[in-house]
Amino acid sequence: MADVQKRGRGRPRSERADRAILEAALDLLSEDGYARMSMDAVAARAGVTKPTVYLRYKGKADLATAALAAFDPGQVPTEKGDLRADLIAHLRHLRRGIERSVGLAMVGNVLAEERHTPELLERFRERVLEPRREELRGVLERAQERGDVAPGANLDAALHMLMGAYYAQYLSGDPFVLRWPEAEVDLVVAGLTESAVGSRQSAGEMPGSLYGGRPKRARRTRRSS
Amino acid sequence: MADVQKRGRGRPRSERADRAILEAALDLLSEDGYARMSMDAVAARAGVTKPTVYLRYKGKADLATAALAAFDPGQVPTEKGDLRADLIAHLRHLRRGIERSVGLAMVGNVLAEERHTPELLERFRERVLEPRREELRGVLERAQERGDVAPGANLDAALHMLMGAYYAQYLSGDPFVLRWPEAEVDLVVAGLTESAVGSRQSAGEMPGSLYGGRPKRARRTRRSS
Amino acid sequence: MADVQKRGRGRPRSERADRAILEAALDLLSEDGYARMSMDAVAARAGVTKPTVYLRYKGKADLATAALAAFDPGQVPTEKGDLRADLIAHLRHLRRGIERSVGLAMVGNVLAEERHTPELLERFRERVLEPRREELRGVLERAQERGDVAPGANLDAALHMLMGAYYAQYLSGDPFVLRWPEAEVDLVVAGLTESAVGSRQSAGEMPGSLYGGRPKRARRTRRSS
Amino acid sequence: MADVQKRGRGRPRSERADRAILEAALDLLSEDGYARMSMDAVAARAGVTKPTVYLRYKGKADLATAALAAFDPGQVPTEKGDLRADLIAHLRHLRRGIERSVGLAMVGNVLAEERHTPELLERFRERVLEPRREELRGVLERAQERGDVAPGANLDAALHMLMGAYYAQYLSGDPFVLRWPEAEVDLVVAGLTESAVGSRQSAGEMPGSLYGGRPKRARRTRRSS
DNA sequence: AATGAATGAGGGTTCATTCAT
DNA sequence: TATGAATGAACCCTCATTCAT
Repeated sequence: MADVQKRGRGRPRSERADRAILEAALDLLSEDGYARMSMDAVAARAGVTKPTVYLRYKGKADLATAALAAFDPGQVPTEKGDLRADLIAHLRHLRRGIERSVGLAMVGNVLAEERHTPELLERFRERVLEPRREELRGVLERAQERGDVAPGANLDAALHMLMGAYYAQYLSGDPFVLRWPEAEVDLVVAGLTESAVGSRQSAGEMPGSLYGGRPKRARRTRRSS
Repeated sequence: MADVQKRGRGRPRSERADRAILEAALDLLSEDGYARMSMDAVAARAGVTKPTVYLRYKGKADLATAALAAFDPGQVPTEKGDLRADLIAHLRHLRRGIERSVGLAMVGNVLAEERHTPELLERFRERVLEPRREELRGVLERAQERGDVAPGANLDAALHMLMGAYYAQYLSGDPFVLRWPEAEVDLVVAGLTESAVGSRQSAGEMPGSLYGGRPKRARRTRRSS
Repeated sequence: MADVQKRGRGRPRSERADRAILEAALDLLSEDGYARMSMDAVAARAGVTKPTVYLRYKGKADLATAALAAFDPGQVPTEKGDLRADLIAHLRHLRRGIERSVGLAMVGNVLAEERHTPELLERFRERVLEPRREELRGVLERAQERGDVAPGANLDAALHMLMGAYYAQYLSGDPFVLRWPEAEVDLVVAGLTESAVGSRQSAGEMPGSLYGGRPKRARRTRRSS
Repeated sequence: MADVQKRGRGRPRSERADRAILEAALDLLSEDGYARMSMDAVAARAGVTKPTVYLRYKGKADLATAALAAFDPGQVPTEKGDLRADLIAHLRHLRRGIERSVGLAMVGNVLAEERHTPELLERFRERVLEPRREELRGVLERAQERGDVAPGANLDAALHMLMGAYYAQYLSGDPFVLRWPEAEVDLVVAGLTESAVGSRQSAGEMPGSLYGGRPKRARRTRRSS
C-alpha cells in the first residue's frame, strides 16, 4: 500500500501516467471533440506511448468516458440562505465551471456522439451535469423548506430553465451580458415565488407584498449589459 | 432578349442530385456528426460520385453549411393571441422541428466543431436557431403590446429560458413529461406577468389582467412530472 | 477561305481558341510541368471548356506536344562575322529565349517525362533545341569558312559545351555572373582557335591569326585514349 | 555506461524497410518523376505499408529529398596527375554515375519541380551535383598547382562546360560517340592550356610546358561579374 | 509494464476523360 | 461546335489498433 521506496519497481510512473493520460484525454476531448481526438495526441500530450494508454483502456471510447468520469467539478459555492443570491452564485459557478474546464464544446461533443458512443453522454450526465443539477436542486429545495419557494413549485422545470438558459445564451452567439445570471434568476424566481418581476433589487421587500399594486413600470432585468 | 433560356447552355445540373446531396449531407450530419460525415458516404447515399458533390460545393465545410442553410423549418404555428397557448405551441413546434429533422445531436455537432469549423455554428444559428428565436420573440412582443407581458420584462432572458429549457431537459436524460411545454411556459409566464405560479389551469382567466392586481391565490400547478 | 463575315457561323472563335489553348498549355507546361498541368487549368486559362480542348487534341500528351511544336523561337541575332561576338550574342539569345518563354524548367519537364511521354522530348528537341543548335552551328561553320576556327575543330563538341554550359550554370544554383557568356565563349574559342586563355579582353587581336601563326609546337596533351 | 544499448527500447526499426523505402523512392523518382511518384507505389515496391513510410518521412517531399540525399555516388576515380586523363576519367565517372543510378531524367525531375518543391533541387545540388563539381574542381586546381593549367584560368567556366556538355549531349538526342569525353575534354583543355585544338593527336607532349613560357598573366573572365 | 514499429482502413480532394444538352 | 455535368481512379495523408522488443 505504502510502497514508499522511490525506486519503485512495480510500476514506475503508473500513477503519474494515469493522471497525465486522463488529463490529456479530457483536454483534447473538449478541445477537438471526440471524433478528432486522436490516441496519438493523447499519448503524446500525456508523455507516454500509445500502448501505455491501451494498457489502461480498451479503446478510445473507454478512455474518453474514463476521462469524463474523472472530471473534477470544483468547489461548490457556500449557501447563504438567500434564494436569489444563491441561485446567482450557482449559475456563475456553473458557467465558470464549464468554461474553465471542459467548455461548452464538450456538451456538443457528447451530444454529437450520442449515436456512436452513448457512454459518453451517460458519463457526462453522471459526472458533470447531474452533480450540478443536484446542487441547484438542493438550493431550491432548501428555499422551499424556508418558504421562499412556493410549496407546489415545479422544481424540475426551474432547474431546466436555469441550466438551459446558459446553453441557449451560449448558442445564440450573443455576448453574455454582465449581469446575465441576475436576469435569468429574476425571471425564474419571480415565477417560483409567485411574486412580481421586478423588485428583486429591493431585496428587503417581503415576498408577500411583492407583486403588490405598485409601479410595475420599468423593472427588473435591465438588459443588464 | 430572344435568348430567353438565359443560361441554357450545356448539360443542366441534375436537380435530383442537388436535392439528394443536400439531403444525404443533412442526414449524415445529424446522424454521424460533422467529423464522421464522409464525402464518400454523402456521395454514395445521394447516388452520385464524389466529383459531382465537389462540383457543387467547395469542400466538406461548404457542403455541411449548405445543408444546414437548406434546412426547412416547417410550418410556424398560427398565433392565437393567447400568450400561454402561443408559447406552448411554439415550444412544441421547436421540439418537433428539431427532433423530426436534424435532431438535437446536430446542436452537439455544430457546437463540437466550433473550433475547427466555426461556419457550421454560424450557419446553424442563422438558419435554425435565429428564426426560431425570432418567432418566439414575436410572440412575446405582441403579447407585450397587448399588455399580457409586463412592459419592462426582459424578453431576452425569457427567450433563452424557453429555448434552453429544451436543451437542458434533453441533456438531463430524463424522459420528457407529457405536458412538458406547459410546465416550462407556466414558469416563465408567471415571471413575466408578475403573477402567481398556479392558476394556469384556470385558463379561463383573461390574459388582459394577468399581471394585474388581483387573485394571486390559486397557486401553482400540477406538480408536473 | 476568306469567310470575312463577322457573324461567323462556321466556328465562332475557332482560331482564337486555337491560339489561346496552345498558349495556355505552353504557359502551364513550363510553369507547372507536364504532370501538374491540368486540362481544367488549360481550358480555364484559355477561356474555353474542356471538351473544346478535347475536340482539338486527343489528350493531354497530344496537347502538350502541340504546344511545344507551336513554340516560337523569337528573333535570331544578326551575325557580325566576329566569332567571339557572335557566339556571345547567340548565347545571350539562347538564355534570354529560354528564360523569357518556356524557362529551363521546361527542359526539366520534358526530360522528366521522357519515359511516360517521349513525344514531349522529341518535340522539344525538334522545335526548341535543334533550331538553336543549328543557329550556333551556322555561326561556327561560317567562322570556320572564314578561317576563324581551326579546320579540324570538333564543332559538335563545341556546340554541346556552349549550350551545356548554360544548363550546368543554371543547375549549379550559383547566380549568373554579369559577363557569363563571355567567360564561356572565351574558353571555347580559345580551344577552337588554339589560342591562349587570356587576351580575350584585348579583343583587338585579329581573329584571322588566332590559331594562326605561332608554332606553339608541341602542345596539348596525350592522345585521348 | 552500462546502458550500452543506448536507445534499445521498443521494437527496432526495420533496416530492411529503411533501405527498401529509399531504394523504391529513388527508383520511382527517376522512373516516374516526382509528381508521378506515389507514396502508395513507394510503399508497395518497398514491401511495406504507407504508415511505415510516413513514420520515417514527414511527407512526399521529405521522402524524395531523403532519397536524393542517400544517393551513393560510387567510387571516385583515383587521380593520376595527368590533367587530360583525369578529366576524362571523371567525365566518364560522372556519366556512368548518373546513368546507372538516377538517370538524367532525375535532373529533369528536380528541375521540373523547382517551383513546387524547391527542396528537391537544393538537395540534388547538394548531394549529387556539388560533390561531382568539387571533384572536378579538385582535379583542375591540382593541375593548376602543378602548372598544367594557366594560373588565371576560369575554372568555374571550365566546370560548367565539362558538366554541361553531358547534359547538352544527352538533350540533343544524338547518340553518344565512343570517345565522347575525349572530345569535350580536349576542347576545354586546349582552352585552359592556351594550346591548339589539333595536335591532340600528337599525344607526345609533356604537360609541363603546356601553356608555354609566355606570361599572359592574369587574364580575363574568371568570375566575370 | 513500457517502448517504438507496423498495419489496414479510410478521408478529403483532384484529375483526365466522357456524357448529355 | 461548344457547353456544363458527371465519372472512375488515384493520391496524399491520418487514425485506431496491434505487434515485436
